[in-house]
Amino acid sequence: MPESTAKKPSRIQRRNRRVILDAALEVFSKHGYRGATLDQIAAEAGLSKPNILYYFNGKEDIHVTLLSQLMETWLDPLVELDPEGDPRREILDYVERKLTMSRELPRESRLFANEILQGAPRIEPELHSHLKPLFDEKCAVIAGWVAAGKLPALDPQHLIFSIWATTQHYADFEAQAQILLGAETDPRPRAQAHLQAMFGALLDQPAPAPNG
Amino acid sequence: MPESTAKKPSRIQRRNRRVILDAALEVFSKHGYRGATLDQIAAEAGLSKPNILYYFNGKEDIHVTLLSQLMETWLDPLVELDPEGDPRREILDYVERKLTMSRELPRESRLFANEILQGAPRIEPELHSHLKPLFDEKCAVIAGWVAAGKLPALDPQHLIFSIWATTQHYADFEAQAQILLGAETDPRPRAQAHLQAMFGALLDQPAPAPNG
DNA sequence: TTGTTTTTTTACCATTTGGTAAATCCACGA
DNA sequence: TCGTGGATTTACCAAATGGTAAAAAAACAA
Repeated sequence: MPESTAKKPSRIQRRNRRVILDAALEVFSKHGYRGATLDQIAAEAGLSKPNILYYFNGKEDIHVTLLSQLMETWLDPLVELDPEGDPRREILDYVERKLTMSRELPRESRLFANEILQGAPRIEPELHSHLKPLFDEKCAVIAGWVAAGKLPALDPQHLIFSIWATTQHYADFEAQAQILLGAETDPRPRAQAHLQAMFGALLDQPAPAPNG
Repeated sequence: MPESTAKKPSRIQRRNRRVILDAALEVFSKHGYRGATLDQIAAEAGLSKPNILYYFNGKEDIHVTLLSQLMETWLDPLVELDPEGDPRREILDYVERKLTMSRELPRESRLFANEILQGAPRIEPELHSHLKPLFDEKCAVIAGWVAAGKLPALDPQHLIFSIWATTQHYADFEAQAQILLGAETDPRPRAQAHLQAMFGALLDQPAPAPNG
């Protein structure tokens, strides 16, 4: 069996672990951790349940592996926020990247939302070790821009929260949006325009006495 | 047994149904529908499991009852948005009411979020019959303000989505916010300032050629 | 008090579900 | 071709869970 101390995973191992994780993403994001069953994941993956458990130590192992692997992708748009770039451009581009991500990775968004909603019992360590440092770093960058008079006075922490909330909303609350807007077309093009206008307006406010 | 055709629920019935629904809110909002068990709800309510099932037809009945009863409270802040009031004041007050609600009713917020995340399987009818008409009505009100030149050009639907997303975020993603900001103090006072600034800036943009 | 109705408990049950043991299958290198 | 170790299946199991039947207990009306 593929031990934790294994050297080289075989081709079959790599393929099946990928297949299982993809199936698990589908099922976990749709039903949540408790709502998902190993049988569902097995069916989705086209493997038997004991075969799933040959590749992972259990349901929780699959879930944690998924969340951990996801973390990097998830933080990527924020990592790209460049302290050297134009503040307004950097933030508005970040909004756009996050919105794009909510369109292209809605399952991932819902998986995270589910986990956080439950109090982040399984991903909390990752949040402390990965998310928090990055968050603090980028908040400092934005605070620096404000201090330098390149942005109006604003709250970096809550600005980022607002960006997360508004962009992820279109993935996490998709069911509601479909009822309210109709299911035919993707609301994100108009969302993009709205969010650019909204955050643009916030960033355009008259700056309060630059520095001195 | 308390039939659906019952005339007058006794004092005991009213009390116990209330106790059960409150316990269910606690448990469902914490663990989601599938993650919650009747035993947990019974323990939280201080009743036995069969006794719970004496007052409700089953787990799903409790859940649906909770969501239905909640809907009214949930929509209240939007109902109060007054077409006759000052547009800017009305919208900013709505933001404040929603943020207050996320502080005072976080369990309700998470219960809803959970349900929507799963695709709204049990509350969908209510969304069509209650939420959608109200949403359309208030969107029309805001669109009217825009058409009358009382507000700059903006997208009413996505404006409301942004308000929902940013305010409910503080209840739904509380676990994340506590890790990033510290768990000691309520982030909502600063959130309030930020959101008022953000939506205020959006509503203050130069209006595009009022009407003619 | 007594008879009746409502409420609660005790003792179950069937199904689901995460997980395991062991046998079997199969890919692949010698 | 054959042997060996990795991969898969078959046949299970114990615990959890939603739910029920029926007896016991409480409440209440006469």
